[in-house]
Amino acid sequence: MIENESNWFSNWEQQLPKPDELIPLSQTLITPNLAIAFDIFNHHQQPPPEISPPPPAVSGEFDSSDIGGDEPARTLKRPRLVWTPQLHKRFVDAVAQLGIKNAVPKTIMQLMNVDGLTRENVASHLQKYRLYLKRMQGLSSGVNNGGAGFGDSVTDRLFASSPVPPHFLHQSQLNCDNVLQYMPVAAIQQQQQQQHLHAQFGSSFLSRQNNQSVRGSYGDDSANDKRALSLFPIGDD
DNA sequence: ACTTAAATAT
DNA sequence: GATATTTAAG
Repeated sequence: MIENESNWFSNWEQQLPKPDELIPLSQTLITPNLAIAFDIFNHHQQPPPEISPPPPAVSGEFDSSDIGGDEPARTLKRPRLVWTPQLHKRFVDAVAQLGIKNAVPKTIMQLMNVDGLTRENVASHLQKYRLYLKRMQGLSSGVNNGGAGFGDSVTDRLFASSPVPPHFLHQSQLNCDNVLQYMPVAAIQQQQQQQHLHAQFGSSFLSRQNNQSVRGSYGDDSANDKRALSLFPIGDD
């Protein structure tokens, strides 16, 4: 039913579960031992913001305490990125503002303004997201679909966690100003080559895992990978 | 720099 | 074994 599309769309954001209610995806992917080993706790006391809202605007220098004196951060392997619903929300938001046409990895990334997020991260996610939209279109156009209940996979759930703006589903409408009006995106700094050397990576959307002699109280540590610890969010382009 | 496809890790 | 994310190639 298309009762009040404009209504639900303007309110969906408020219906999102609160941070406390959300099960941090990244944490479920981390074994208890790893969590302990890296001081990652499930406590909902003061969860370090997964996303750093405004650009820290670091002055032209960085703390060696942050990076332990290792400069070649860009060469180090970066922890696997876990797309939490919140991150994805930011993603969808950015895409919505840019419009499908201009929604390319780089611009999306800039709009999202998430510390440590790389362009390839966004590109990858965008790829999956497009596939998702595709599948969704197929289902909604062919047999009438209640609008809900597309897929039930983990992926679909993540994507469903933030509603797809209606205009996403159109193939390529050159003039669809009837849905929503985009706010001019002015804040995109074009040549933002200022490296934000801010390593606040223990933040939870990055699941850093390595085998730093994680003593397992239990027989099982799935932490037996050969992986380099790296928490240096320096993005380059 | 964008997209698509393959590789790898979980 | 499937899938989520990364890495490589077009």
